[in-house]
Amino acid sequence: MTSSTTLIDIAREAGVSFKTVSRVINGDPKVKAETRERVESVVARLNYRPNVWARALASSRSHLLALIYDNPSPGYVGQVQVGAMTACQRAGFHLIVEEVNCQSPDIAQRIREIVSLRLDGVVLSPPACDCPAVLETLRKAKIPFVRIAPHEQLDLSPYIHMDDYKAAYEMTAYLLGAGHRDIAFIRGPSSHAQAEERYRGFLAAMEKLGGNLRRQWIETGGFTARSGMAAGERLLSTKPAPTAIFASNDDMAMGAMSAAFRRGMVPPRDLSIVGFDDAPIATSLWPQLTTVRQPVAKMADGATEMLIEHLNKPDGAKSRLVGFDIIKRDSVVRLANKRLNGKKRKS
Amino acid sequence: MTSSTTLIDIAREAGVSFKTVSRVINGDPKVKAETRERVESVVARLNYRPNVWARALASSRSHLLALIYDNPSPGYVGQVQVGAMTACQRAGFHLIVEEVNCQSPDIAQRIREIVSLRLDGVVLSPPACDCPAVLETLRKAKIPFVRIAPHEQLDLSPYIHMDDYKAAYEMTAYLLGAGHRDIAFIRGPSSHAQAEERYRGFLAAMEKLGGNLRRQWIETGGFTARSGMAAGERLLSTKPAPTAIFASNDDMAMGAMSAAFRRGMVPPRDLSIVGFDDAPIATSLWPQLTTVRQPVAKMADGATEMLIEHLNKPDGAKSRLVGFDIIKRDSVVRLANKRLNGKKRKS
DNA sequence: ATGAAAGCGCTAACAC
DNA sequence: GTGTTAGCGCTTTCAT
Repeated sequence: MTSSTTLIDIAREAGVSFKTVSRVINGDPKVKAETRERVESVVARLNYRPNVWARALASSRSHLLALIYDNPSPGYVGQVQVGAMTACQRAGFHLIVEEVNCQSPDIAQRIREIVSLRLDGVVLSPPACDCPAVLETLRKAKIPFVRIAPHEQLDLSPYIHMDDYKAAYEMTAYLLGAGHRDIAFIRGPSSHAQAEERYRGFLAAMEKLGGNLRRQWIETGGFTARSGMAAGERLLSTKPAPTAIFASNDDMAMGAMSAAFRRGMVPPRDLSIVGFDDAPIATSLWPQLTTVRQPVAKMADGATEMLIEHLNKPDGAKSRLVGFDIIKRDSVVRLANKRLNGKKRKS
Repeated sequence: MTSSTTLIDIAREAGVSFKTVSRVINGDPKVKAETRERVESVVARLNYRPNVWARALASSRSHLLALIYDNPSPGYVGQVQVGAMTACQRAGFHLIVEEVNCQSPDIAQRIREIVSLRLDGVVLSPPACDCPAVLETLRKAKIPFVRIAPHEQLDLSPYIHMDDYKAAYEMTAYLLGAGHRDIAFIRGPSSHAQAEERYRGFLAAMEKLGGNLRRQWIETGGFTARSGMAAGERLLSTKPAPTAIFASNDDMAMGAMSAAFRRGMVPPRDLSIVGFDDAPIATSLWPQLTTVRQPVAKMADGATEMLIEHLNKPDGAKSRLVGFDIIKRDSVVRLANKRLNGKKRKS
């Protein structure tokens, strides 16, 4: 019964034309308050819900958004999706998810297929948000879209991003504040723009706030635990060895921690370690990892919100910066404690 | 231009009535091959795509499915969603994701809202798939749905599940095959039906295949790394200590591994450890964890496929069992090696 | 095998 | 303020 109450049923029941009902449903202000109330009560009583498809067909506004992603780490996609969905829910939209493969030669075709759904807009998460074919196809189709943490062609669409530089700077400052001076850094792949930002932030803080920068304390990894372990091994065999390691993602931090364990060192007592991302692994480790929380869900939420705003007035904000958090857990000690525990170190 | 080619455009171009075009699009066999080809070539040339909304409105088949989840661990949701989406893609469907809160008093209302989208069907992932209010509302709305790994009211809908019992049995057999006899087990929360199955499978294998079952080698945790570490501590302080630990999920296995490290033991040399789930952490650990892969994505894919089949002929299979994999990594040694390495152990 | 007519349930002009 | 008249692009009868 509730399944197909229509505008017309409501109209009949309320004794008005079905157009008036339509007005009420859409919050048109030009309806007498009295009429509106009568209609609304009938709507409630009959548990009426507009037919989404009819509405979309007639108005070409579907209240449907797509989230397009590529090559997902399921953990990441999950967060993005939860964020995007939350924003949709707030605004009465719904979210369709579509996976694409940006490497595929058919990518443009695939995007066109999605566009043919005639959704109101598209949210692009990395790395799809930097795929030229995707961007071009979307632009041609004139469908509004926003991007999460894009690196390129920033003027193509509204986007949301986080200040990796500042986050790394602050994390480094935190380490320095805890008394560390000899801080090593494990860089990520240089192709990863955000990884570079993190490295720059680290360097800036070390220079400005008085850390000991040494060439042999800078290593590079591939964002994997394995590469982090290898980098850690190398760092821990330098003399003097650093008292802290800042890895530019959590997986590498995990690897560095393993390297420490293998040498019989016990973090954080013998070595402080921090990461970046607040990946699930950060809390699965022992000791739990101090890290930077990338507010992935919040970014997706914000991006989606921007998209929805953009739908209403296309000349809104073009970009948004989200905050981050330094999540302080157990993998860092104040250096003072360390001295007390009496184990190597010059002072 | 490509954005609004309609049936009528195609019809004009191909010199047939627009109804014939409709037939071609929908694969109606009663069209002369020659006509069909002509139409198809025009469709391809004009890059025509049916308007989803119009189709849905006219036929009440939207080719849209919803994935409903509650209280998601983003990693899990991500996998479920990827699986469901893959199945949709294969069948020309699209997937809408909706998060709900089964604890909320408004849950029925929320489900009704989703139902009002008039989707073709719904995929329910745990724990939403066991929420009575959700099931009841869906049933009343007469919308087809399938469930992933449900525990209750199994006759309410088609569902897909995995044999946790058998998986645990086989993992235990694997450990026994590697020469272990003294195998400890860390149980999960007893409220978790699948965790219980795993325990039963372990017990059965130990009894049947000749393991040494001891009361003090059975511990219980809460599926967290922390609880796994605590359980590990207790297990490793029994005398004699077990030579292997089977944790009923990966996080607890991780915890047990930490406990071993803390006691100066080096897995796998001094202790073999296996988990269950193949969570991301399994490969981030060192040594990498031997574990059971829950084919989450595959289950979601299978469930979605069942749903789509069910849409066509509602009297299909009512349940499906998916396989699992024992993922052999580095956290287990054959006990022979262990003896050689010469470190404690009786016999 | 193909076509004509009548909606699906709604919104978008316009009138009143 | 409210009602009327057309469609949106398709699927469904039912003819031919």
